Amino acid sequence: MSDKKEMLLPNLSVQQLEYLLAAASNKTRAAAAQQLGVTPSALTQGLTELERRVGLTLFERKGRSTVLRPQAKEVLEYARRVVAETKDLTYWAQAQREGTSGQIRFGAIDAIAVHHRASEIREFHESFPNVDLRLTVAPSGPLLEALLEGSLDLVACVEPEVVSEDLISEVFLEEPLLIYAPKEKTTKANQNWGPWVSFPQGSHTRRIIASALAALGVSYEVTAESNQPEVLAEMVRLGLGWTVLPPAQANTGIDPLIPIKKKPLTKRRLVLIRRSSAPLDPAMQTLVNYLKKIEP
Amino acid sequence: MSDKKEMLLPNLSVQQLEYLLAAASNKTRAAAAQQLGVTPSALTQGLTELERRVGLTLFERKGRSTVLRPQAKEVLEYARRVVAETKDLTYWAQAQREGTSGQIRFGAIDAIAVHHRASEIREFHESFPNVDLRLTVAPSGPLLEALLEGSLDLVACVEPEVVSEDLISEVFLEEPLLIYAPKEKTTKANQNWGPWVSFPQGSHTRRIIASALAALGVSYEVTAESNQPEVLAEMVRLGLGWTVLPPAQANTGIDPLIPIKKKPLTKRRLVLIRRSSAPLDPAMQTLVNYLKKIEP
DNA sequence: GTTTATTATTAAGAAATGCTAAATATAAGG
DNA sequence: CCTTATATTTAGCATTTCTTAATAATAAAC
Repeated sequence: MSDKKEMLLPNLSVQQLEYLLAAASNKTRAAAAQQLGVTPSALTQGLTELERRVGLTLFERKGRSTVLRPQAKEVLEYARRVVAETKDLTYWAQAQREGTSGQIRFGAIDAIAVHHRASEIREFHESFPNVDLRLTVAPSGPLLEALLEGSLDLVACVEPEVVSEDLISEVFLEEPLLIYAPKEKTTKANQNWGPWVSFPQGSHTRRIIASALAALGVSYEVTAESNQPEVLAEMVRLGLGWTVLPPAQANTGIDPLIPIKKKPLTKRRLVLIRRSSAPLDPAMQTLVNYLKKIEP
Repeated sequence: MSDKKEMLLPNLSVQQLEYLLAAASNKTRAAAAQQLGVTPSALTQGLTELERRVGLTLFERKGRSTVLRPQAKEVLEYARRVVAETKDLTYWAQAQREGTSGQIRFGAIDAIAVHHRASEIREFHESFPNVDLRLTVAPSGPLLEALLEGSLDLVACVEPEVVSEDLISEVFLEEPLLIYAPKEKTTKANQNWGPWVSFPQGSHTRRIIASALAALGVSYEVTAESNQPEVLAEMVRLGLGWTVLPPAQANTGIDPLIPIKKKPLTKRRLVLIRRSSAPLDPAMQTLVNYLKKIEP
């Protein structure tokens, strides 16, 4: 019975501190034990062990009951503080579990954050003011990197060609991609399509567009690039080239673009992605339901 | 695996919180386990149990190590606070054990506090400034009552006739009691002693005096009473009667009394008394040594 | 006084908790 | 593919902590 390794800190437990508080606030130990729902024997043994670990005698007999020694005052105050903080922690953890509180680092591409799910995100934010929602808007590639690296918890982006084993992906929206041309060329024949302005190399959407055009045998020479769809639309208006965009992003501004055909060239699939190693956060699950427009 | 009685508070332990802090401040769990002096397996199991009790997942895998989830921040801060407070408590308890700190509620009769041990009490107080020494000066009877009742820890008084089983008594000083008479009667014969002024009924010293005089066949008619020896001495000076006092209390003032004989009438024994149920407080033991003039 | 009722502690066995050591994943680097 | 480093799981053992039952101590009642 001595210090085993390096008796740095005594291994007190919250339960022992509760025993102490109950013994301090009840006249008899029998009453305290009943309040705690244990036998008086358990209380005695627990308090004896607490005294041994603190290294001080805290009680002395007075008549047929035990009373706190004056020295115990400090220990009692310590116990009160720790128990109070533990209670706070418990409430907080409960809120976390129920999803009424928590933190979500959410990354989304602009089309989702600004157009398709803007109102759902706002609604979620208003319904759960205690959820600390942090929104990052960026292209799909960087979002996925941040997700893998651990600096994001949930990403809404264009479906990647391959998805890492660590990630769980789920399609929640499909979006048509239409062809837009400068005004004077709107009615021209297929063989004269282009040149093109589009998203930069590495963009998921550009990969999808390139693949669709290749399937039609159309060359895809890109002469100007931007990650901002508004910029691409403006380039088309200026006659710099053709582009392919979701209508939601081509129709913005005072001079919306008109597609050369109503039929989409192709479509892109938008997905929700999260790390499979991260357990299901209830708050995040609620946000996912909002984004999928499933409301309980 | 459900709430057994009334899952009020999770039974977290200081050790589990130390595990958490070690895991948070080391890159790998292997390193954290080594720092704690346990096997990585113990660390894993301990942290798993901690997560279960808090009810939240705190870690997630990142590559081949585990990292804290953002949610764990609050739990981590809780752990830091509790561990820090526990450290403080440990230091305080150590000081208590070593007697360099603590509280002593000390009761003494005036002769001891003012005359015989005044310098020792002052010296102790100066040597151990962190010991909270509370001095109560009162007659022996009330001091013993307060000791039994628990509002004093140590009493220095006149030896009582019978001492309760709950108390431990120890003689540490013997004090002669001399007879003092008004000046004109100093040389008179024994048969004309008195009348007397003395301590009130119930006083330990008065009981001793009465007993000694009775043994000599001298009547002991008390015509005036006071608990204050200075008052008794003054009464003698005023010719109100004879008295019996320890010389230390008769020699005070500008006009010290002269005993009728150098030989003491009797003597009173002064004792140190403490509750037997109260364990030996190191600080109190040190004070007792000072009072017994045993200095290590 | 003696008895009775209440409270606290101790003893003994059962359940739980927590550890080590060994075996089994999992990930990174040749 | 193999090796190394890390983390977890499993199994067995030791410790801790509980309950029940017996004992001790005390106050109150008779």
